[in-house]
Amino acid sequence: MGLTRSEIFTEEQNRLATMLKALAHPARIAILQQIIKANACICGQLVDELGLAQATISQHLKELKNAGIIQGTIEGVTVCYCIEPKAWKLLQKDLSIFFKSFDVKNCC
Amino acid sequence: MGLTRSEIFTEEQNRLATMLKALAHPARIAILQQIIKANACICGQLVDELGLAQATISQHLKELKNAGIIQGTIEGVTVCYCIEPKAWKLLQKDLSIFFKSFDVKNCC
DNA sequence: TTACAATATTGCAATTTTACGATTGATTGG
DNA sequence: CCAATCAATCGTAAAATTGCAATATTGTAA
Repeated sequence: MGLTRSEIFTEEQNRLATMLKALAHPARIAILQQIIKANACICGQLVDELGLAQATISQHLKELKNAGIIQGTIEGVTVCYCIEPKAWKLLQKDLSIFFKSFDVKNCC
Repeated sequence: MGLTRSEIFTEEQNRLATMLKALAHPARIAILQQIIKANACICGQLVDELGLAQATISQHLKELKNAGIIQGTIEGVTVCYCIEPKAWKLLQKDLSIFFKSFDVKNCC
């Protein structure tokens, strides 16, 4: 079919998967690293740094914004993007819990 | 186009994105949670627990296996799946570093 | 060997993702 | 107001993802 059957999973499973999907692209990882490094970044800068078209970068920024990971502030002609600390910390915590839930035991 | 331009990103960015993509589906989150909870899990069990077809579960297991996150051991007729500790710990560490790289500062 | 059970694989349709050119919208400078 | 600049959106094409029925494969038991 091609559409995820979200209705059979828990709210938490869907939420975590959605956030991970937002991160699951090298361009979006690169964008986040750049934003973190520069502590705020404008779209044009990203277009210069990464080798992608402006429309493509804008689309990736939109996905990160939709997921709530970044926020954009209009500053005249440009838009300043930065990390949304609350969402960042929450995802960090959720992932930390998820990864810690596995403890190595004797297995098959 | 529809294909990720991996060649313009670093090895690290691509690797992290690939691993995140493997996790970025509620069914695969659910499968991992179940494997962790049961400390090993057979495919049939997962088909019963989650509400997906056997072929679909098998496909998700294959993706997790391809990413190196789980490993499957054939035990007669059944296959026992469990977490691959090395890959798990490595991803945990990489994500931890990634998330810690952001420190809240005054921004726009 | 034959039958059965558990998984894997194949083939297909619907949907989503990725990428980009072209265009539009918004803001500033002259 | 008009031109220039930056970013968002639209439209489109190619490719990847999701899901499942049908089938194949593999190992066990009779």
